[in-house]
Amino acid sequence: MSGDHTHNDSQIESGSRVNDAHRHKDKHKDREHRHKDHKKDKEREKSKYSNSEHKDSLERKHRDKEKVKQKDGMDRHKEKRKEEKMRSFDGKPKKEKENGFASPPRVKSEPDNDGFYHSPKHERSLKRERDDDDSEFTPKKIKVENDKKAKKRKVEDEEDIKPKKKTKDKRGGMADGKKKSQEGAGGEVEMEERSTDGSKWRFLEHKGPVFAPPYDPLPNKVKFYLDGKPFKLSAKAEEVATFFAKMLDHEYTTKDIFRKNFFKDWRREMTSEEKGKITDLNKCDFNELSEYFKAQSEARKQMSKEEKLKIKGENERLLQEYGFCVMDNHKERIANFRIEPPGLFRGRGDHPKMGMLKRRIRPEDIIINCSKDSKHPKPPPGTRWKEVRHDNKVTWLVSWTENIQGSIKYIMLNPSSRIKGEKDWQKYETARRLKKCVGRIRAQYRDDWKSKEMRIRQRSVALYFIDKLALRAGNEKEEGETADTVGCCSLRVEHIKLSPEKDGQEFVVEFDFLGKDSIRYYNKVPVEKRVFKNLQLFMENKQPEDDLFDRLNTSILNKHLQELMDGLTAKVFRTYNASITLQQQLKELTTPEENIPAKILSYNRANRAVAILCNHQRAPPKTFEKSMQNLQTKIDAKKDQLFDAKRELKSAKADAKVRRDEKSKKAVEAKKKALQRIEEQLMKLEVQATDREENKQIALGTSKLNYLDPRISVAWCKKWGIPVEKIYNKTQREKFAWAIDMAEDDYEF
DNA sequence: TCCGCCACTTAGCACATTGTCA
DNA sequence: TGACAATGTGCTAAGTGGCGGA
Repeated sequence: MSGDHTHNDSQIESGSRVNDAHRHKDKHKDREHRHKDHKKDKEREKSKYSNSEHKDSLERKHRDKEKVKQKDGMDRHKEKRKEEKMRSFDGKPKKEKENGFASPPRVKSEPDNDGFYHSPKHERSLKRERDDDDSEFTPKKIKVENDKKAKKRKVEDEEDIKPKKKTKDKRGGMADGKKKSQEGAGGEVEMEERSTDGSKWRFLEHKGPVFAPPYDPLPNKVKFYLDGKPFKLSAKAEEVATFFAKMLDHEYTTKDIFRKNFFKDWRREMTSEEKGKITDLNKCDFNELSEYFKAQSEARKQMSKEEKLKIKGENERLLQEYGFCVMDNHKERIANFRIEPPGLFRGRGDHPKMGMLKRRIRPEDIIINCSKDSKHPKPPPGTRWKEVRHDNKVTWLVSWTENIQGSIKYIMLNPSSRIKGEKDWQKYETARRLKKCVGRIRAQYRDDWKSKEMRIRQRSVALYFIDKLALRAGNEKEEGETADTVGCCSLRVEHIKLSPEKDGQEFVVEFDFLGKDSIRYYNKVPVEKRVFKNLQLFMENKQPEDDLFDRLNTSILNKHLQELMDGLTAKVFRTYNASITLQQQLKELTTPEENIPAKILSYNRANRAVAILCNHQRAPPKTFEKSMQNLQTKIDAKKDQLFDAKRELKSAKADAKVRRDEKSKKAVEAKKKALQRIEEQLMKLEVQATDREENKQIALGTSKLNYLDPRISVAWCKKWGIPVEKIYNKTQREKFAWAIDMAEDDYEF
């Protein structure tokens, strides 16, 4: 695997990565405040305030004004940044740099099938049994690269990887004729194409969504208190109050932004009388409501077996009725057939919209997508759909627009469906194509570090980070609409620190920023000298809040990547590096003579290496400390047992020395065995403790589900005789049915 | 060319269910 | 058998990237 980055121990086991999102959030908050204050100072202009809610108390009015002022400042600053970026794109030369670089101008699931999407290998066999007139299902080859340049590159790439065994085509393990039918001469798996016009289906029938149950008013005995006195709320206001009450134990409800947003939206649901009386959230007491819901939840837990079964049965009925659709000739499971219930918006991190009211979705908000010739879903009596359309260029069945960000929500198919399975397979095939040309791409971006053009240098350094550190692309975001998070292209100067020498290493870059879901990315990485010098150059004459890559965005980067390889985007690097890391780690960590549990531990370690690379974190489980403590108690007890066993062995040996008979010899042997067993048990417990500790803040599931080519895992299982159920649970096996079906023990990513 | 919209994938958390052990 | 831990599932927020129109 020459040319591959080895995401080796220095990165994977790097102790410098701190999983301390919470502490960091506070730090970031401080930084953000400083940042905003700075902007506020810059922008002293008065903002025009036009908020309909400003008839509220003077105090709130003032606070809101301050907020608007601040936001206005932020927007202006953002605009300034944007303008600067644009200017550089527009081609007006920037000031010449000291180094002399002037910035340049600028499956069918047959009725008897199990219902999951299997690989075409499987499907093809079914196809033969099908009617010949089912011509639209004829597998076609997708042209992977079509321009001359790409073809030439392809030849070069194939030459790059030529020194390969000729006896058996290892890639994909497709050596026999049957399997070869899936691969082209270049060793690529060809996609089965279902249409040439971009249509995703020909027939789609479903029953529409399941709506959230209507609001069930509180019993009279459960009271809301205003200023210490019981206060009867109108139904609408009461419903929104219950949303808040249900979250009362959560940290969210103590946050100023949450409370402010909630109160503002709550007031909108109040009658004018209520509006007049309820003017301060601090005077509202939701405790009785909260207790009531807790008691309800407790009662649900205490329900009899029969009652629980009844609920289960009802859920099953709903699933059977609404949880499936017919797409072409497949009965497919729908992923989320229930409409999101109303509630309070919980953004992640410091989300400016947290606490806002997520309104109830009605049939009139719903767009139904199905085929013309299908039985259309019926709206609930007395209502109508917003629209019924027949768009087979998309895969969703139902959509609506949510009121917080104005984004569209969809009901789509389950990951086990044909349509999702094919897409998933395609994703990994693209990543495998990258494997073939990654050497050339790396050579090119290294070369580009020396480019005379700033935009190319920035592009190449960003690409280096995306490749080496598996950073996300980093699309631009609208400020004030979401939490302040970044990816590679949107990194700001304040997110990195450069040290010519740190902890005995040269040219160290210290990354510290909040990524997707406001998860902290902290990493200290030694980089190549040229990268380091380039970063210094990019940071020259910039403020902390300025973009590090001011001549770059994701669209420019992806356009460039598209030229390097058909279908290549920043995201593909993450998939590629994750999968290749898993494969390498499995090779390194698996020892043939180990037993199954030890091999599984090795698998988890390989998986963990990927999760660390991709920065997949989780909050430590609430019971973590306790469960660790319990495990430690067990370990201590085992140690005591070991001590005793050693002592017993010693005395048995002494006894045997004196007696010199068979019986005492046997006793020694028995004691030895017992000691050995205890030692093994202790080791197992200690391994378990290590495993758990290492996993404390690392989420393995995300990479397993989204980044690791499942064929690698399936092949590993087959090679070492590990039951695939040990690696994938039922749902995961359904999702990866295509891979389980396809991969042999010699599959190579 | 750029921006915003749209469709889709990726993400972590909360809660439910299942497994394990005393 | 019940308590507790581990695992599985559902939910929905938050990303990525393509496309079309101004």
